[in-house]
Amino acid sequence: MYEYLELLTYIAKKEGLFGSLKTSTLGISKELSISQQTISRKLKEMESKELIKRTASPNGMVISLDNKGRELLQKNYQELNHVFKVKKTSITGIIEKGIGEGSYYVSQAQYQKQFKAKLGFSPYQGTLNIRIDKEELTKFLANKEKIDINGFTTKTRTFGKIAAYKIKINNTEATIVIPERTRHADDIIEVVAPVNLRDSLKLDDSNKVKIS
Amino acid sequence: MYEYLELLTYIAKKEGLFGSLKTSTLGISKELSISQQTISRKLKEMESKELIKRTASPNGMVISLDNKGRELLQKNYQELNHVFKVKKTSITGIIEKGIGEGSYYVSQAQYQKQFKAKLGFSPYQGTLNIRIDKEELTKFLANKEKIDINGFTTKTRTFGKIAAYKIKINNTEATIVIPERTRHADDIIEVVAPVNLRDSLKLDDSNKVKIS
DNA sequence: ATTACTAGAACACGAGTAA
DNA sequence: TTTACTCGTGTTCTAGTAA
Repeated sequence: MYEYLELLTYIAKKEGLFGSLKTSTLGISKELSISQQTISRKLKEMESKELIKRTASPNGMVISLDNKGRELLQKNYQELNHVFKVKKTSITGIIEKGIGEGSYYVSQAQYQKQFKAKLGFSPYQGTLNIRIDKEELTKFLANKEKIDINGFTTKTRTFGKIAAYKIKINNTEATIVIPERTRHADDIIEVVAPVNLRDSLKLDDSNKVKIS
Repeated sequence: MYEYLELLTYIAKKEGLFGSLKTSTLGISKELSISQQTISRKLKEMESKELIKRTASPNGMVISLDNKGRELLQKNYQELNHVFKVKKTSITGIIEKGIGEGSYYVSQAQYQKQFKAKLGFSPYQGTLNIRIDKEELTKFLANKEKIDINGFTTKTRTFGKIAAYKIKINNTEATIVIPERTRHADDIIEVVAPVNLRDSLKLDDSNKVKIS
């Protein structure tokens, strides 16, 4: 049944567990980069296996999840829940000397524009570097909403996608930014905020902070 | 990449996101009902795509997730999180007249034995029927741990698997039991508890209860 | 025991196209 | 426009085995 998870997840993402999705095989095929013919065949199979309900006609399709489809998604979710769920909702990190690269990124107008739109603030032009335990961070972030900051190209170079997560540092609103490519080799994350966190939280190198 | 999710989830379930799994292709193949040859080939592919790290030798294999594998699992988890996550952690239901069938099931010794072992109590021999909103229930249960009560066969008939979820009814410990096959056509769930809930909670038909 | 190669069979994919 | 058929091609499967 695992071969139907992609399409099931697609439908659930669009319309939830109980909604109806008015769509077409061509539309889905474009979004998932799978041929229209394959989408058509798979949906037919999924209907016969009672994973979805659907009505197909020459002017489109209406799809909704059926019981078995919901159960399959739920089973998958519960398995992953077991893997990712952490009891504690905060982790501890240690302030590190910044290498200054982060400020350069953050100062790019195209990033700034998106920060304003998607995070609701224009970040102070400098990042706070925090050393964390990678395993703790992975589990911590898995339960948070990922906000995509798109990449762009200037005359001189290309800036990649950034994943952003809204958090709190010692109870002050901030955002973890993780470049998609140039990932820190070591266990260091960069944090941006509307203000200079070093000043407003009176932080110095090797101070401990709580990320929640 | 979706074609690798089953194996990735299998590894993560066994050893978590950062553990190492000492295993063999034959062992995995039996658990997943896929041939040993296919497991071997897929793990090789997953290694070359940096989804997993592994060392293979004539006396077995050690597998752990690699960065890209963890990211793929996390992406999938966050998509499902978005679908299943509910803000409220309780739902409301209405007491219904029981049809008595539940008591017959619950009284079976083989079920009783498992209830005692897996839930920690022997249920009062009668079930409380509660009418709920199916959509709310699905989302509510998705975040709960599912406990499997196995089916069995007696001389006269077969009893199917039951899914059990520990909950509270008006703050009293109880358990929702959902037979795998004979699912209620309508929006009614059956609840068991160590005590007679109708008595101890002073419940009558069409009373409202809080399930949390 | 293992892993993983070869080879043939089964299956899935998508281009073309009918309805 | 739709959905979904046919059909050629490529991919993926597993039985048999080598190492």
